[in-house]
Amino acid sequence: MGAEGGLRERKKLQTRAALADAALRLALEKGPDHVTVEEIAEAADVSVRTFFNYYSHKEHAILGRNPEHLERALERMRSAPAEESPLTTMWFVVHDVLRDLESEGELSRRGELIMSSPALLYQLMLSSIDDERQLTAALAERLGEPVGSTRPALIVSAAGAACRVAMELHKTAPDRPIRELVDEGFQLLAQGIDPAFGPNN
Amino acid sequence: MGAEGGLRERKKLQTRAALADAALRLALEKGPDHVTVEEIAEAADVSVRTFFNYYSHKEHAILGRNPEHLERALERMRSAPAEESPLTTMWFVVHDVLRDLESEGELSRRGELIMSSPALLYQLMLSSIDDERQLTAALAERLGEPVGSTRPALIVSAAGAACRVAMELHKTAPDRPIRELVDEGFQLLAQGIDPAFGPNN
DNA sequence: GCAGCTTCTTGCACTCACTGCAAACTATTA
DNA sequence: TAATAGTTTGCAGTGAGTGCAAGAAGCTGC
Repeated sequence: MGAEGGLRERKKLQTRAALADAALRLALEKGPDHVTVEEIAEAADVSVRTFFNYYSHKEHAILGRNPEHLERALERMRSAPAEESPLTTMWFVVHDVLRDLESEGELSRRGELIMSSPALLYQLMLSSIDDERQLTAALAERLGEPVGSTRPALIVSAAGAACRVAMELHKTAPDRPIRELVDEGFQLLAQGIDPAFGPNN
Repeated sequence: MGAEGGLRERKKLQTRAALADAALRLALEKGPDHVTVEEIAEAADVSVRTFFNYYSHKEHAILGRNPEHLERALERMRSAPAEESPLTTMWFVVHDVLRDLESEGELSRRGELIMSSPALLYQLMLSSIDDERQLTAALAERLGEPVGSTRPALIVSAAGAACRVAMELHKTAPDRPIRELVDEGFQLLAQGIDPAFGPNN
């Protein structure tokens, strides 16, 4: 892991990580709604005010969101081979993130935690929505479609839905790995969720 | 409109409506982030504490969420003819809600407001998630599928995604009516969002 | 019409999230 | 080592949201 820059940079990264760690640990221990920012800050040995210099919301710290993920996703999207179908690109993007989270060994626990707490889910959605907008824009450009067209937006958004469904189902059936559930969802989306659809038959 | 029950009942409905109205009006006027509960309560001529007796979150009042919608949706889902395909049922459910919102004459303004405010969008999603769970359960039962299966959950969730995409697109292109955008999304979901999908080709 | 019950409203005190500001502190750079 | 630029912190303040207990108001039986 590249420890670039001077002491200052390193300290910032350290503090950020310490806050995220403490936040996740405490949230797992006491339930996300019963952790206060004060506790998190104390556990990370900084002041409350400093906490807010790093994370604007309590939930951000617990989610420990890595901005790098979005960056990589956008990059992957832009550099995808021309013949790769859009949902396939999304699939790679999603699995890339999953790989990262898994290697941190917290995919499952964190996923469960997220799905169990409205506030967390909500914050995750917040960032998802922002991400979705950017991913949609990137995908639309890649497909050469106008900004207002439905398909790219729907592909991104439906892929997000598939991920959320996968997490939710994994929570109730932990024996089915998330990847498998995600793949199933993507497969369904790809081929059509309901070929018999026809409200005006 | 049936004014059931005694004075008490009516007053409660009145207060609830007054709060929702004031909340929406003020949110449209000053932007949702610059309205305080105090103002809303004052405009509705009740105390702040009373506000919270009706809505547990400020955003709920602005969304003015009608619990009746979910009820009707579940009812529609349960009583759907056996041969109606699942996404078609969702379509009717969605259009039923749209009709209601339209008749209140606020679909567009409220939709725009919601899409423009993270806090509102999150609250909407939160309630959506709750709704989605119930709708998913109902749909799974109707399809005779086990609770943990992917398809019903994905159908409900993807339909929600289509609605959100429709609102988002409508915001940037107000000339395209929401219904039309919703239909386009449903059509795509039904037939398959990406027939060429195949990460393991 | 009133006593007694239930339900709704309100004020109050409190916790907690979050923000702006200015002072103190610390790495960096010349 | 002195100037500078970035970081941390305390403090004061706003606003959301909750629990509690007292009072107001609708309801019910007489």
